[in-house]
Amino acid sequence: MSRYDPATTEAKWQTAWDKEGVFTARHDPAKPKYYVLEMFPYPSGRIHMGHVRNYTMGDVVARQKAASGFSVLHPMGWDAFGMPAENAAMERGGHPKDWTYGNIADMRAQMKPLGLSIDWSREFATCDPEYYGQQQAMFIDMLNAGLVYRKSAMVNWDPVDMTVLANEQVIDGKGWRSNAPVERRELTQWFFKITDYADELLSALDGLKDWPEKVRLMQANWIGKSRGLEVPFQRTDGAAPIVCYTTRPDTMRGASFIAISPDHPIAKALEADRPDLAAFLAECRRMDTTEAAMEKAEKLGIDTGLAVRHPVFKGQTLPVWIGNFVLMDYGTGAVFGCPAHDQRDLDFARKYGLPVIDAFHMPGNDTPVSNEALVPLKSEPVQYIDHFAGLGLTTGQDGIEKTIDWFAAQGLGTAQTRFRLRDWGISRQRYWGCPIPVVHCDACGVVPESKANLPVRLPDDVTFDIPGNPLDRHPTWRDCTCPKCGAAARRETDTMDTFVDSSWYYARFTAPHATTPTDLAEAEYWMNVDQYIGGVEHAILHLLYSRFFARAMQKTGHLPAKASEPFNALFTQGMVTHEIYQSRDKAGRPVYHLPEDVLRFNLMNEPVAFLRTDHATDLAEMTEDQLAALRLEAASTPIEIIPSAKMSKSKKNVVDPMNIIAAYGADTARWFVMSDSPPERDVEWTSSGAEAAAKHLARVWRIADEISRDATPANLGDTELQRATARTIADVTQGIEGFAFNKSVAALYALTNTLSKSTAGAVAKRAAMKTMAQLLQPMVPHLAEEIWAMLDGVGLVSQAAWPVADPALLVDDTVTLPIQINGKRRAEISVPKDMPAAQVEKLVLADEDVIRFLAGQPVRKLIVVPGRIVNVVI
RNA sequence: GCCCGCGUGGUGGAACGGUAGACACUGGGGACUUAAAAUCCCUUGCCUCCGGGCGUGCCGGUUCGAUUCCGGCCGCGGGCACCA
Repeated sequence: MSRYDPATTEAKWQTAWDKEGVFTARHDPAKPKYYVLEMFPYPSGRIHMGHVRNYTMGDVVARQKAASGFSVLHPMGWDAFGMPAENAAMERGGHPKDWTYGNIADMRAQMKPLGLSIDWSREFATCDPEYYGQQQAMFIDMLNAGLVYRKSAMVNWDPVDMTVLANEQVIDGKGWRSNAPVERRELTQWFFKITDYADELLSALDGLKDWPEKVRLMQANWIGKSRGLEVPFQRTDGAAPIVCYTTRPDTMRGASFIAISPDHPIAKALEADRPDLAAFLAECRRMDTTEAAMEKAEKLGIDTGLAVRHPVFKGQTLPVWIGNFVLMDYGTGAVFGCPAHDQRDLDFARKYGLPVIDAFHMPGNDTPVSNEALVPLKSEPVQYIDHFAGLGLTTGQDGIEKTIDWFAAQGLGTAQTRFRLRDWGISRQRYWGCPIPVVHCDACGVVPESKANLPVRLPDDVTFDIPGNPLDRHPTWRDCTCPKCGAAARRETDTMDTFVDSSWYYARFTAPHATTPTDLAEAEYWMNVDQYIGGVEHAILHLLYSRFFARAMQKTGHLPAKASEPFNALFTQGMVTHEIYQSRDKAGRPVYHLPEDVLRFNLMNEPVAFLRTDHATDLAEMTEDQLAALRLEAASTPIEIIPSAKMSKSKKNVVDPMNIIAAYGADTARWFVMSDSPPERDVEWTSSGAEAAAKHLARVWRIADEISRDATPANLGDTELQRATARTIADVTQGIEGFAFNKSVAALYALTNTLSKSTAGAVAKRAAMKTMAQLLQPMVPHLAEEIWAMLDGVGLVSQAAWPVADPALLVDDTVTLPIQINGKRRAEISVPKDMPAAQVEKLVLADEDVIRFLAGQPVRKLIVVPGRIVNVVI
């Protein structure tokens, strides 16, 4: 064999690994453990380059840790419930179950050729009854522990599809499928009490040192802790006071009205007697709640006719309005308006003729507020008017603190800490999800299903030809007996949000076949996940839910004390992007072209592209004139190249990993996605880069092949090669441990170049190449095994111990010192590593280049940084 | 609006405050070939009067020395947002 053949080689080594059970995770108390996890995929049916990058990163870490003496757990599973399966059933017929398990089989078959060091014996899908049954058991435990409750909540209701929609599924106020205007409807839903842990989920972020700062910040903002004041406003009619929440009590002097939410009980109470008000509330309910719509939506209000007394200035009354901008589920659903210091309140006041009262001025400028609200930074000092709440000249921050204390001391209000975080609503009116294991009994009310009856299985005989939840209209599935009294009862037909499924799968992997949700002994050994890797798009929801779930599982006895934070270290990787090839049709609309339909190359460093069908594809055969003509054509009717775009079917810029594996092998795909770009950043897939990666791997193989037949005795350059190898061990190790795989790759390129030029003897070269095989193993394991075997390595390189650099080889005896004159590099000298500074100075001043540059000028200062640099200041 | 992050050759990117551009892609030139493929070698920041000069978004500061630290701009990207 004179050429490296990935197809046969890769299959050969995968079989060898399987036979040896190399990647089976072993609970070995004598060894330290390491748990590597990549966010598990949704079984769409096809793997994409993003998967390849994600899993290769995890694989590099897993393989390097295994070689370094850890007992490694590196599992894989499927986040298998969710709407796409139902949509497929609706569009194409068939059953969501068949679609899903078919996709899983397809994707597994696509993943296996990648040669990932995964323990496939632990694989599961969240739609397996063995999995969701355990999830139901935990749900019941959490219900009993007070972590789950039912309440009525406003939801997005699609009247045509007859289902609740998530906010993301409401587009321009319409259902994404039905295109029907979405209604706001009040429904009774199941909730997880994540807010019980709001404070802890926030404060524990500080301990997550190995999480990206960005993600911790995003979570902190999402939880959104704020300190403020709750103030009751007494009603003039003597009814119960309206309680407002504010984070700016220092502006209370400027309060000129109260605004309550359309969903506020007071608003609802008035509805019956006030047709105009009822109409207004109906309008509010119809309102679109999407972000964009709210931005545009006008701030509307209606006067209730009620009035309250100002808590401090008792003689002063404030009108009570209903405002469409007041949210019922944040604070108390009622706010006071301070038009002088809030732009929205000012607009509202101007619109409805409400007074504008200043609470403070900027020091030295007491012009009253007119068209623009005065909203200085909280750190800026302001002059409070009339010593309201005892305030004078101070910052807003200080003013807020003092006012809270003042109100509390006067008994006019209570200090309150509020969170933006809401409880997690998990009810979904869908079929393809985990059934909520409760029954509704006329006598006993809502009763959890008996654990003996778990799993509550999804029925198979369902149809999707009618909108709505098939479980709801199933003739028999709903019928059951009450676990408490034995009477006939109805099963809950809502299923759980699929985010529940992915909130504990990491724990299930530690004991995937246990008959309880977890096995505490296994969890004690394997938890927590040491390295979690996935996309930054999950920075908030999935990761926050998982952090909550770990705590809830602890409370219900399903996880040991050590596992309150499930993921010790988190890495968020960037996307794999690809150019888009775009032209325009006669109407000027963009038309996209598949990479394989486009001939793309660089002419004098300028990228150009045209449709392959238009021309002969062989550039090399073209004359200069033809090339020039081509260039002209590209300039006049160009296919525009849009770089670094997210791969998407509609833009036709998706590169299928299967095509790459077929053409070059898995190692090439793995090598490419680890090269060049830092893992946290996006990497652009280029065909030239992929080809180059394949060429490089073939080159390494060729060099190894030559070395295997080399017989040169000990020779010049042996030591140098050893030094280079030691350097590479250090660099590659550092790269992997620091999640800078691109630097590890660069170091391996450098060693290849050194080795190919080396004049060293066969023994030294063989040793260097074997070390290289070990260092290549995490990234390109098949090639590494092949080289290892070629050079008579013992056993499998995947099971060989990670090489350690000899420290003596890492330090050079002589160093090249650059000499700067006034900070600019002018010369260099070569000196023994530990030459005393005084001696270096003498050499520097005697250097002919230095003398020439000094031109006789006196040296004012001479800085010698031993082993690094010399700077001469004149 | 609020909160983050990032700006380095034609491109992706390297660089404990110490030789800016490692490594790679692209491009240019050459060798070997009847020819091609494959492979190998040289070259590739800009300007240059070939001495050197200029260069890490822009302006300033700290330092013997700044891509790196500080301040202010400009540009790009991300997250959150009727949150009271």
